[in-house]
Amino acid sequence: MASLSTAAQTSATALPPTRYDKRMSEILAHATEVFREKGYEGASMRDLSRATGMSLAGLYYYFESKERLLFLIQKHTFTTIVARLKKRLEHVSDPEEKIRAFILNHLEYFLANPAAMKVLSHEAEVLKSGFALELAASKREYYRICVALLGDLKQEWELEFSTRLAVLSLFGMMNWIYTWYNPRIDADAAAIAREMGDIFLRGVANGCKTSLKKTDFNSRCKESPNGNHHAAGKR
Amino acid sequence: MASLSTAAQTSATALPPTRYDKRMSEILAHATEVFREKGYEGASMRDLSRATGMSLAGLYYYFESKERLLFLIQKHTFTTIVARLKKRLEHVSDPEEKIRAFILNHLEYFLANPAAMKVLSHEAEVLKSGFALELAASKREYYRICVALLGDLKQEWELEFSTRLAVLSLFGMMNWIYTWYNPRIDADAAAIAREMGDIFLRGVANGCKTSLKKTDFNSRCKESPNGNHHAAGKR
DNA sequence: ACTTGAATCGAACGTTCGTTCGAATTTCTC
DNA sequence: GAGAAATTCGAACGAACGTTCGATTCAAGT
Repeated sequence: MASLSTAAQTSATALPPTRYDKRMSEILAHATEVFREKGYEGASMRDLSRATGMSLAGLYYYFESKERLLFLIQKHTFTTIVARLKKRLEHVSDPEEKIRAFILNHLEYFLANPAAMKVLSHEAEVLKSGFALELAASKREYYRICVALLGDLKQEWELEFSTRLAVLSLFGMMNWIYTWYNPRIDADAAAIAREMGDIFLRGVANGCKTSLKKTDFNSRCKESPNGNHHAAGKR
Repeated sequence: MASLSTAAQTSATALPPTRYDKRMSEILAHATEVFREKGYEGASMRDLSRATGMSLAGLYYYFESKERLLFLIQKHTFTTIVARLKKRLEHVSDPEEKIRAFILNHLEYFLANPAAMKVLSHEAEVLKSGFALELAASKREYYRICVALLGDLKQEWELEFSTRLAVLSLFGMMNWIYTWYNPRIDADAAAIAREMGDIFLRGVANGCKTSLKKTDFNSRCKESPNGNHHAAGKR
């Protein structure tokens, strides 16, 4: 039978990984890559068998179904990114920096694990009720954290906007990256996080109430012609 | 055989729609809905047969393959949204208003045709080389239009930022909407377009070079406490 | 009414799908 | 190195897949 420690074990119960655990992780990694390439429905168990070098029947020693395999991938990915985020936020107190940390955490993990994050983003609807419910909890927690961070910013900066729309717009900006990111063209996670952070934070900060009236904006900006827009946002 | 006018006929060759054309459109509409619900790979020809009320073999009188069916849906959707955009942009000259028109056009069509837009966004990678190439051209044209609009804004407002990242962030904000929009909770297309436009345009406008340094920003904003942030962006 | 081509259908094709099972093999324990 | 437990496998299951084909029904012109 399987060992007591599951593959998606939290760092709290850090038993030494058993042989079973290691093999499990290998299979999960290969499956993640296959799901990224062909999609969950488009990938067959025979594709996974080929990618892992394990027989078709052998896979079922680790997973009772293809659906549970997808669930484990998504659950593990979500758990990891939330855990990293919480650890990261401990060392930050400023609301703006917290949101920047959120964005950086998301994009760093996204670009370091593009396959897992694409599977998480793109196959978000395929799991059936049982699996879907458990995953929805993780998703909700992650969403709530971002809402709370933005709420703090709203209060500190005395802003007014729809938190829901702002958070979902931010997720859209970040998650859409799997459709276009090219490591040979695009900057690294830190740079993209900075630029997206600039766009989002400036966008959400409705400070100067005339800032979007074109004429006012233009005349105001003529007085202080813009320099390197990176200088201000540098951490 | 099929009539001369194809189902995805452009408005230029506006022949009266034949019986064949009308039936074709019906099938396309039903298929779009099924693809939205179950995904392209997850939907079977038997699902489409059930949804359209037509026999399995009957469908193949209109489409030579399931893949071509998806292609026709995506091609028609893209063609329509680009055509609407071009017509809309004719009546606008101001760069900011042009981008707002772009966003409004995209979101209006998105929320009026959520199934088609989800299929366009979510099944963007499944078509094979032949179909994929033709669709990539439409995609590229749409992307280029947005790049050009943003280029104009950059020039008029004397801004500096990565156009590629800004455009792709905007697409992310807009296209992600299919994962969360709920007509019972969320505002209509015009309101969301306004809010997203505010976020994006303010975000991209790096006018006041100190705008994101928290201390400076805060002190600057204390002088003119923010009012209704919608007032400025009203069309 | 009869002909003709367009439109639709039932039934089946061969293939691939996810999953199972008992046997074989490997690994671990003593 | 023998025995037990953990792991892997070949072979097959029934179901569902996309697609085809010959026959049938429908709509329109004469």
